[in-house]
Amino acid sequence: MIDIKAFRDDPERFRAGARDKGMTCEFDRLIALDDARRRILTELEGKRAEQNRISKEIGPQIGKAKGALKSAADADRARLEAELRDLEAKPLALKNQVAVLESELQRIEPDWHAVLLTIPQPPAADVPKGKGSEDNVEIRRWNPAGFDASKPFAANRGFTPRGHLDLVKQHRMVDFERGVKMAGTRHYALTGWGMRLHQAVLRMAFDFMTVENGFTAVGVPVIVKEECMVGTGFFPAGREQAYHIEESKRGSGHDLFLTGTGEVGLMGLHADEILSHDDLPLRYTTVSTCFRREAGAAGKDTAGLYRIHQFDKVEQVVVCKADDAESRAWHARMLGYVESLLQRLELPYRLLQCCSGDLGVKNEDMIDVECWMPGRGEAGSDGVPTGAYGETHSASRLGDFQCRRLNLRYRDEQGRIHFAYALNNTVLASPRILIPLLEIHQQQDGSIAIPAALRPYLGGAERIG
RNA sequence: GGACAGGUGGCCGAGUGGUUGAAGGCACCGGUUUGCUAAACCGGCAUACGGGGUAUAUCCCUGUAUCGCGGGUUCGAAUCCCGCCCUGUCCGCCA
Repeated sequence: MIDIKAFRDDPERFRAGARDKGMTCEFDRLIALDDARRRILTELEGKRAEQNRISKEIGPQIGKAKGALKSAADADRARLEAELRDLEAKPLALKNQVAVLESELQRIEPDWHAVLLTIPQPPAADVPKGKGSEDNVEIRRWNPAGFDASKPFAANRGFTPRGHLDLVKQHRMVDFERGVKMAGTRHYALTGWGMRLHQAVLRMAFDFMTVENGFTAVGVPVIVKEECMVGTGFFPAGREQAYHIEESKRGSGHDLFLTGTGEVGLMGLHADEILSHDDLPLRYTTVSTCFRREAGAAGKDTAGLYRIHQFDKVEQVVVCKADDAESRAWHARMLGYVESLLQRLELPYRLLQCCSGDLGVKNEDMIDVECWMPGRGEAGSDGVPTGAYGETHSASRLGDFQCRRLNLRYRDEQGRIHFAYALNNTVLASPRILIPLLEIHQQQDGSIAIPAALRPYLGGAERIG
């Protein structure tokens, strides 16, 4: 959520931000609602102040008058009743005025808040402007020894690569048919080496973050209340992407939603809290199952493990002080973790600076990591895919946007309260990461070489098949 | 799922219609005293939003709201009524 005061001071900054992100917002409506809200609030509070003052002054008199009335002789009743009416006239009139203003406010405030939630965080000043992913800017590439992703796979390894669908079938690692039978399209079952590899890479990533990098291991709910989805910034914009559990329809409790990332649980942990400055930075990592409806992705990546409704992900989240330099430093470190992990898995990758048009509502800066997937991309003249980079990680800087929504604050050394800055980044998502892992490490005979760093998590096995 | 009990500030806890944004205690911060520490004493100590001011300072003044959440009664609600949520205990069921 943006700061409404910052918006009042400089609405153009937010208009430009939304333009750069390619989003249209009801800015004029927000201004009108905000003006109306403040006008009513000022008036209402004035009336209430008067109400409070009068109530203190004549409240006790009313009490006394009522008492007198009770024990009064019939002869005095009419006079006492009139006195009481006089006393009550003013507060009664005020009460009615307050009620009118309150109902006006109640009409406006939900809209005001709803529109406010839709205003995106403006991109950071140094984020390149662009329309969409085609305008993202490559930052750097990395290749494992003996492999150059700029050349075809065959030129590197001396044989034609097979896609992960093929490899997975040969080694009976994934059962798509039965997955679909049970849960429908974009579902799957991991079997044998598939499940072992899946667990191995997740565990390796999790250990890497906790043991080597000092992140706090956390387990979080993956079914959460709506306010958790709104707080983390996934709602209202991403409502269609989340599975919705309509508990309220059963007449009990409230609706729940399946989270699409562990970020929701990790960030939700400290919602509505005021932390101490020495609690920061929070460095949390979790491994959680992620659920995505993939609404609007019909026809995209329908085959294989790339785009699926359920997967597991090791996620990293940092909550730091409201300091741009510190946030940027963490962003770099969090990307560094991913790079060393991918290097240990010996997977070619590249980093992309996402342009303004590719940013979501909540981030001011985002860097994607893409792994080279030999089986991806257009088929060449020989019918073999040329290979392509595919997104496996996404590292976001959120500024205070997310913590403002979550109401997650901290007290600084001087005792002043600020909304914290938040960052998040994938550590490793599987089974998507198995695509490059299998495709890059496939051997001519169809076996899969296991990178040395992963072997301890697979009972020391060096290859599959 | 059923039956009771309960939800007050960072924590404990008082408070059943008005002067209680909320006693008291603990914790915390500042000060005095003091070889040091401790103790004692004095003072401070919620958050949000609105309005105003100025040396425009994340500084001052002022108002409003908030005692789980929402609604109601009342001139006036932490206090009374209704609904919901949550917690505890017991019973039932169960990975």
